[in-house]
This record gives sequence, C-alpha cells and structure tokens, in this order.
Amino acid sequence: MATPSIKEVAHRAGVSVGTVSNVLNRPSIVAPATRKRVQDSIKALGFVRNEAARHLRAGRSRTVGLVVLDVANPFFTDLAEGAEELAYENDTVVMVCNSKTDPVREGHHLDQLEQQRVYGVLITPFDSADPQLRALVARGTPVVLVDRAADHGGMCSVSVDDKLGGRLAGTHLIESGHRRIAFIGGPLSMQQVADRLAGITTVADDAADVDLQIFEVEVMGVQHGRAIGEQLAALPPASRPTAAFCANDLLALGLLQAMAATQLRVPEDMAIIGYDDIGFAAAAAVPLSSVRQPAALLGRTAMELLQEEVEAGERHAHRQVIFQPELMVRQSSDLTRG
Amino acid sequence: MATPSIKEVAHRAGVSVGTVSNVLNRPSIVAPATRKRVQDSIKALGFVRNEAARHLRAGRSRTVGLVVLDVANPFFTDLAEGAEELAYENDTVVMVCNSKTDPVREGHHLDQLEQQRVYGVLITPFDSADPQLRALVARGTPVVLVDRAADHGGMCSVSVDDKLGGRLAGTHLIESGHRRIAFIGGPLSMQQVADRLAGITTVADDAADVDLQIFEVEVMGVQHGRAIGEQLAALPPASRPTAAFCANDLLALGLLQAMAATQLRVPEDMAIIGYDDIGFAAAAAVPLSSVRQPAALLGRTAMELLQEEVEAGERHAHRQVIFQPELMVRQSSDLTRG
DNA sequence: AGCAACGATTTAGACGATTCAATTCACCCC
DNA sequence: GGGGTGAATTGAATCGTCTAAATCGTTGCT
Repeated sequence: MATPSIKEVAHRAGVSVGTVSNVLNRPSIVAPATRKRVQDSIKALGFVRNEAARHLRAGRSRTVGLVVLDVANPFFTDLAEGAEELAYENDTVVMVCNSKTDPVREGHHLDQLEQQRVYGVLITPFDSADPQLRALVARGTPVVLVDRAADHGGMCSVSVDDKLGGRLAGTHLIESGHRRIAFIGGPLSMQQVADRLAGITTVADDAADVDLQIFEVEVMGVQHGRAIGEQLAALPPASRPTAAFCANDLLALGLLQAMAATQLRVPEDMAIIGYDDIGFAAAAAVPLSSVRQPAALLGRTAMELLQEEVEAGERHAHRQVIFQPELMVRQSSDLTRG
Repeated sequence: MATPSIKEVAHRAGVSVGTVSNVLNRPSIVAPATRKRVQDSIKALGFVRNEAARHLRAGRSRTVGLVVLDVANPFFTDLAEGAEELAYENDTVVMVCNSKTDPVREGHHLDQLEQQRVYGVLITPFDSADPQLRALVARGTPVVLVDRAADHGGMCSVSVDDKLGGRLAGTHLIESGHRRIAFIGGPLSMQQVADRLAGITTVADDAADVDLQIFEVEVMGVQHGRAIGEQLAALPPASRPTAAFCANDLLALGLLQAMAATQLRVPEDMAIIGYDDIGFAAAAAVPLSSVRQPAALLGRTAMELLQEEVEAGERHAHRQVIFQPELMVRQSSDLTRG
C-alpha cells in the first residue's frame, strides 16, 4: 500500500540499493541487462522517488520560491511564467507565494521557504531593507530581488527603471497640455511607487506651472482605484485634476470604472495612464495608456541570475540588471484619438 | 556557515537532541529552565528547522499541491486564495501549479507533486479520467477534484452545476428575444465546457426556433475570444448570431474587444454573457453579464475535503459537493439598460 | 528506610536516497 | 597459473529530525 522504496525495488530486481540508485542517476554505468531488470522492477512496483530523502541527502532542494506582491495582478503572473519557463528547462520547480503587500505574510512565506531549504528565492519585497530578508541572505539562502533594484551590494536584482517610467508618463501628460495631474499609488514606502512618483515629479517640477497631487493608497487594487476615482469625481471641475497617473494598471482600471460610473469622460474630463501594461489594459472600456514593463523577461532573468549565483558559489559577484520601460499611448490619455 | 542542525543547538545548550526536539514539538513537557536555555541557543545559532528531514521522518509533507488550468485567470487566483486561507490555518503550504490546459504540463506537475509526497492534491484536471491521475490516487495520494464533478467514486470533488449555469444563460438570452446564439468555449472535451454547452442546448432545444452555433477554441483566453469575435463580425448581419455565451469571462472580454474594434455595439448588435464573474467582468467597457461561481468557496471547500480525507484515513467516504451558480445580469446582455 | 510513582531527560533507531570506498568477477597476458 | 586490469556491483555511512522506550533523579508516602 505504502509507496515502495528503493530498497524494495532493489530486492525485487535482485540487486543492491546502490545499483538502483545508479540506474536512476547514472544509468550509463550500469550493465544493460541489470539496468533493464531494475527498470522493470521500478515499473512493476510503481516506485516514485522520494524527493524529501534526496533533498535531505543533497542538502539543497530543487524548489525555487517566488514571492510576489499580488498573484491576482497579471503583471506578476506574467513574471512567474517567465521564471517558470527557465526553471522547467533546469529541472527545478517554482513555488509561487503571495505576500499581498503584507510584510507579515511575506515573512511567513520566507520562513516556510527557508525551512524548505529552497534552492533560492526570487522576491518582490515590500521593503528590501527588511531585516528578515537580510538575515535570510546572511544564513546562506540566495536571494534575487525582482522588479526592485538592490540598494546595496548584498544581492542580485532585476528591475525596470521606474523613475524613467514616471518621467515618460509625466512628459506625455504635460505635453498633452495637462496642468493638474494626480498621482495615485501606494504605499509610498514601496520603492517602485516612490520611484515612479519621483520620475513624474521631476518633469512636473521642470514645467513650473504643473500641479501634481498625490493620492496614496494602501494596496494597489481595482477597489482602491475606484475609491480614489469617486473622490476625484466629487471635486469641483475647476480644481479637479485633468489627468491621473496610476502606479499600476489595476488602480487605473478602477479609476476608469469610477469615471464611467460618475459620467466623467475619459480622456476628455480625465486622462489616465496606468503602469505595467497588463493584457486587460488594452482591452478596457477605454483602451488604457500604460507604461510597459517586460514582465516575463524580468522573471526569466531573475531565475538566470539565481542559477548563476548558486553555480558560482563563493566566486559569485552580485549583479543589478535594469530594463527600460516603454510608454504605450492609447485612447485613455490621447485626445486626438477616440 | 552552513545552517546549524538540532545537534549543534543541543550541544550549545548542553542537552540532548531529543530535548531540543521536544522544545520544538512539545514545549510543555520540558522544564522551563531547560526550555529557555534551548530557545536561547536556537536564537543564538540562527537555527531553522529542516523541513526535508521532518518530512522524511514523518513520511508525509505539509505541502498541498493545487493544479489549475490557468493562473492568469482571476477565477483560479480567487480559488487559490480560498484554499490558501484554510491551509494557513492548518499550518500547511499551498503550491500552485499551472497546467495551462496542457495535459503534458499537468502530468509533469503531478509527477513533481508525487515525488514530493504532498499531503494531497487539489486539481482542476484537463481530463478527470486521465490514467495518470487515477494511478496517483491508486498509489495513495489523496486527490480532490476542483470545479469538476467526479464521475466515479474514486475521489472527492467540489464543483458548480455547470449545466444549470448554461441553462441560466440560455434562458436569459432566449427570453430577451435572441434566436441566433453563439456558444464559445473549448476544448469541448473538457467537462466544464461540455456541461455549460449541454445546459444552454437544453433550453435552446425547448424553444424550437433557436439556432445555437458552436465555436470551439483550444484555450480559453482573451486572444481566442478576440479571434472568434472578428470571425463573428465578418458574418453578414442577417445570419450573424445576436448573442454569445462564452464559457469563461476571458473569452467574453476578448469578444467584447473585437466588437469594439469592429464597430459593433454591445448589447444592441451582440449580447454577451461570460462565465465565472471575475472582477474584471463588471469593470469592462460594457459591464459584462456573467454566470458567477463561488471561486474562493470552491477552493476552501476543496481543502476542507482534503483534510477530512487525510484525517479519516481508511474510514473516509468520498464526497461530491456541488454549488449553484448565479447569473449576474449586466449591460452586456440587457437592452433595457445602458 | 524503602518503595512507588512521576517528571525530566537521554538514547537509539528509523525515514529513503545518495555516494564512495571496497569488493567481486571475468578476462587477458606473460 | 599468477597477477593485473577494469567494469560492475555492493555495503555502509550519512543527511537532520522525530519518537518510543529506557534511564535517571526526586519526591512522597507508609
């Protein structure tokens, strides 16, 4: 009833456990006849390798942990897909963990992953200076930051130039004639959000007459976008921002919904730019302008860096890879279309 | 450098490994002074339990595998969240695997999960009669089918009455006066899709003059919905269906996009009903009517059944839990609104 | 004082796969 | 026929944790 072990396979094939192990790991050094006998035995008994035992013996697991801020955000599922693709090629497994932008949940996942002695961790951290994260690294688990530049030399990272993303969005809006602009995102303690804000702030400051208002949210989901949208709609038209730059597309979609619900027109009454360029952005009620990040490539590259780090061991030097974002202009921010 | 083991903790605290283990697992039976000494030692050395060793010893892991058809579909992320919630309460971990509606990938994930001797598997299978899946169950891994009724007594299952869902959608469209209706979904070999089709077929047959056309897709994603939409738009208006029932919301959203791109109005030229009622449905360009399934509840219930099965052991009797879907009528199928 | 009973702690195997040094065996050559 | 060679296989130790049984002290009770 219980799954048979290598020992039973060996017994049935009339060989020692060492030979069975050899058939599994270095089949070429086993005599063909013996090999066949063992393979038949494996099949007959329905033997399945026990990963826990392999792992214990090897000291290292073949699982990579990927901790993301929001699995429901297509940006992260794309990212996960990129990571998984490479993992698959290297016979490792990706375990996706959802921190929901909550440090407590994030910590819980890191604990679990460390107990599992994972091969490594890819993480979009809530706070990259988190002592727990540093402790994890210090105890020897390789960690690669994703969508977040490492601000110190302790780890590898893969990121996108968020300040540039913010500047692209800001420049576009200002050149389109907007002077009252809302920035929606949060928490501002998250580096990605802060950088996107810093980017647009730079260009807003350059154009002296631009008024940039900040609306901070706790979590960047559709609900919160809608709430801010209702807030904006309630403002007197004379002082209401005429454009909004959202730190992710979910917020932008929520904002768009609120505009529709309150009879405000997009982009006429409110131009909107999102961030990430998830698939739903182009498909929205009003196709959404968005700053595109190469999500799958981020994931794949992060996995590459991780494997590089593990293989190089002591000789490894941490690297910071930075990609460029790209502004996709669509109807939601473009009065000339639509 | 290497992570310390229980042995080193014991040595530093001047006790035996057994005592350390007791501190970890049954702290109450250890004398307070000793306990404190051990805990201090744990903290000082940065000891982290080795899950692989525990697992090997226990013979069963504390990880539950969840295999879904499409992680990018919010329906499944909601489902995963429901499952995770309960897992968290019971100190287990959920490992989400994406089969992408591909039997090969599904099989690969099942192999991996079996090697990991997971606590159990929750799966929305491509084909519930898959011999590999049955073999997995036969070798002793508890499996619960999710969003899919077990057609035989071999496993527990949690599902939603898909035929009813199809009937709800069909009845609504027919009562709204539609006579040429498209069904979009696939592959038809998937039970969920077949059932939804069977449901709408029932009511279409009852109303003698209804013409139901079937458009099969390989994968139910936004892209494919758009493709079918373009195909529909190209038909002469006199023979083009006036309504479409999509087997999931991603298809419906794609269809909606295609309608917008080809200047067809929704619902006037084409009424649309989706399935799952994902968050994006209500937020679409034209708010999307959809058959709602209680995704999170499905996930949570599946996890409940799994735990029940593991605890009951031999005495367990498989159960089939079936929920009722609910039709959410919105603008995309309702000429009286909008 | 002697024995029982109890609490605290230790000891000694598992669990299953891997690995490497040691062994066996067949064969070849001088 | 003895010694050497090399391929094939074996056997035992090991990874870190858990647990049942054994041990060691105390204390309490008569």
